[in-house]
Amino acid sequence: MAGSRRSEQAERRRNQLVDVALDLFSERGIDAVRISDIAEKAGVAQGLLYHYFPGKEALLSAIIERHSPLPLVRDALALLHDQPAREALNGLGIRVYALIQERRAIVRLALREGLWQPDIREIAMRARESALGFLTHYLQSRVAAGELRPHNSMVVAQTFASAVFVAAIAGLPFDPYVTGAIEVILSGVAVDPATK
Amino acid sequence: MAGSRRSEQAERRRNQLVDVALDLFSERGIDAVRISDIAEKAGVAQGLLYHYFPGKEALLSAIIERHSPLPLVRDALALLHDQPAREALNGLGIRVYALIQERRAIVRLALREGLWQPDIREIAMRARESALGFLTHYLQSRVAAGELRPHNSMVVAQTFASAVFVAAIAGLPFDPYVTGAIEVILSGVAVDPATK
Amino acid sequence: MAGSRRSEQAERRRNQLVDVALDLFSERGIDAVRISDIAEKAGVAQGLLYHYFPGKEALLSAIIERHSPLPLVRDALALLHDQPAREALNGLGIRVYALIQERRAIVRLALREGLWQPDIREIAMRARESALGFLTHYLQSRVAAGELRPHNSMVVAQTFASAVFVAAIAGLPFDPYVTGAIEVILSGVAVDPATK
Amino acid sequence: MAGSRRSEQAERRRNQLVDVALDLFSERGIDAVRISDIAEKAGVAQGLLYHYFPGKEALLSAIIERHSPLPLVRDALALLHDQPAREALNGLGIRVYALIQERRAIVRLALREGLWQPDIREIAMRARESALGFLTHYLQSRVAAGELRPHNSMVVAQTFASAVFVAAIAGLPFDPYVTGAIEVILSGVAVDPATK
DNA sequence: CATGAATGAGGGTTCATTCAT
DNA sequence: AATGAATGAACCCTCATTCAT
Repeated sequence: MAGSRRSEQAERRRNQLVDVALDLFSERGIDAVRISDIAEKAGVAQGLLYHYFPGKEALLSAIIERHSPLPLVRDALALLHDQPAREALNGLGIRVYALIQERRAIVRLALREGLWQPDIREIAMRARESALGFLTHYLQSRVAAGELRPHNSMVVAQTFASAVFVAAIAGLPFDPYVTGAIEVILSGVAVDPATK
Repeated sequence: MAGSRRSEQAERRRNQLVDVALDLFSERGIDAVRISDIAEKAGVAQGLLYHYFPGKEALLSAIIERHSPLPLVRDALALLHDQPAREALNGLGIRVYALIQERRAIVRLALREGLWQPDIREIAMRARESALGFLTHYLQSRVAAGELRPHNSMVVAQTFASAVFVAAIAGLPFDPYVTGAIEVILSGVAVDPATK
Repeated sequence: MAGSRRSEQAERRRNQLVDVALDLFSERGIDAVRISDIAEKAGVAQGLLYHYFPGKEALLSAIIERHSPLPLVRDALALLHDQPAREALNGLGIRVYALIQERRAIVRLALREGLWQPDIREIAMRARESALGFLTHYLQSRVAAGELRPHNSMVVAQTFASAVFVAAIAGLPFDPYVTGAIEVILSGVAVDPATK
Repeated sequence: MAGSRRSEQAERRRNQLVDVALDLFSERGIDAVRISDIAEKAGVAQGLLYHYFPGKEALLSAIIERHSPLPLVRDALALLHDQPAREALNGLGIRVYALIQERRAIVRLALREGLWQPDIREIAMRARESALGFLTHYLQSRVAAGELRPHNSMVVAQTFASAVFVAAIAGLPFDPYVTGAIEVILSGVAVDPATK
């Protein structure tokens, strides 16, 4: 496959540039990163970036395409079946928490730059709805199975998601913060069930 | 008191500039806002900003001084006494949720620009610890009062805080998202307390 | 009029920049002139140009507005009355020839950059038509007056205009080149009028 | 003759590149045409241009060498013998007019880029003198032959040339614009030869 | 207090040219 | 002969900041 050497190297270069850009963007914010910073960190001339991307903006699209964690979140949600709730929430929590940690850079970037831009916010809200929908559906199946009491599953799903996200983003350890949240969600803290 | 007229007007101008700057910074991000944008929106010439502030950075400090919600969060926490947990959490939730909504602009700004800068992150983490400390202490007093079961109060406090923050920031309605989270925290969703 | 000093100076600056730009554009061609060249020749910083004009392109519009010879050509044409043809053509020729010489710079610029761009060419062709229309009308009035033989006045007007333009642009002296052309147009060079 | 295959193809490629470059240069102006534009339109990679030409400038020389209409203008002038003036001027006019039309691209290019550069202008003026010299000489031969009245032949030649050039460049139809100009030159438009 | 002309460093982008394949 | 990745100098433009009025 000697013929593909050139294009392989080009592919590698492209990915390298995307990765370097993500690192810097997430560290300092897009505006604070100069094209020359990216080029320097990648060890190439500034001009080369424009061989691979029309401009700074296009780098962003490439970053999203390559590093978005959303598909993997969907995969994690698709694994929810009829396991008991504690196992399911734990497994989901671990996977999503780990995902956010691993893809810290793009998550940071998204919160920094995207979440406030109306169009991107729109996309994010739709992703949230879809994900919570999955989780809600699962919780209701556990009600039907007699494991959980009837409850507003959308709200519980949101509470769970908030706990996982904040913990992962703030760098709080999974145990006890997420495990504890799951525990609380399942059993509450009140002495008398009658508080309900 | 003709002498105070001048300083009164000056004070008003200063505040106006700070408010305008906060609005723009929070909407577009600090780097994307030009001094001339602020001046234009305030209806003054660019040069005038430099009579009131040494530069862009000083504007930020002035914004924080004038708009930081942290003192008010502390006030809300100081109100926690020995009311029943549901009342207390509800009252606290309402206050903090409302505070974040009202001060949307500076909160947005802080998440955008500050939270990722190590020094500001440091400050934020310390504020979190202090706030959670207060709440933890209150929860333990309710355990001592026999209202709540023994539990890891720091984790519960964090779970509660996550729910409030995410709801307020994402624009989810207080009811049912925060009220529901409180309910869940207090009573859980499992049918059999033995799930614990 | 002390109050207008500032704006007067601004006006002077603006005109200076336009004039300098015209000089350079016409000498070297628009693309070959760097903004810094204009600034340097005007003795100001590059940035100042953007205080007065949004960009290079806007400079062009300003140049045309300030230096277009077309209004003056119209004035010259409007002077044509019922003087004898030789006088009229001579007077018109002198005025237009002088105008092109004086405004050499913008004429050169127009030929260089504009004449080939379809939209500008359109404008030029319309200006030509209007001008030739005037001249044609005059020539026909001289036919009616019995001074000239019936002829295709549009063609004669074009022949006259070509002679004047080419002479002025190529830098050929008015006398004998334009005077001679007028002479030829009026009397021809054939020995026998029957050649016709 | 397998050996000439290579060089034949090379020759064809070279000519193709020159032709493509001329087209683009004349349409947009030299500075506005990128090497990559030429390569793209020719369907080859940018680098290939540097196998055939040292650089952009060399491309220009090649264009002139291949497309200059000057030799053909000389040929047309060389055809002037002792035909009657109307025939001669008509024939010459037709040939030169057609030549300019056919080679529109390089003529446009020359007017755009070259005519204002002192060295090229020099060359053009010398070409003009030589051409007008020929024509002047012919006209004087017609005076000697008794067909034309004594006159300043250089001026008449210039008037004729101006009419032909302007018509061809402006896209005015040969008939009546050039035919009419010849008519006028030969017979004039004044009623009374005494106007002379 | 207020203006806005003026500065100049620095960023994004373009593009002729080189060179390894 | 042909490719296209890679270079780097230069250019246009932005914008925080200064300062004369």
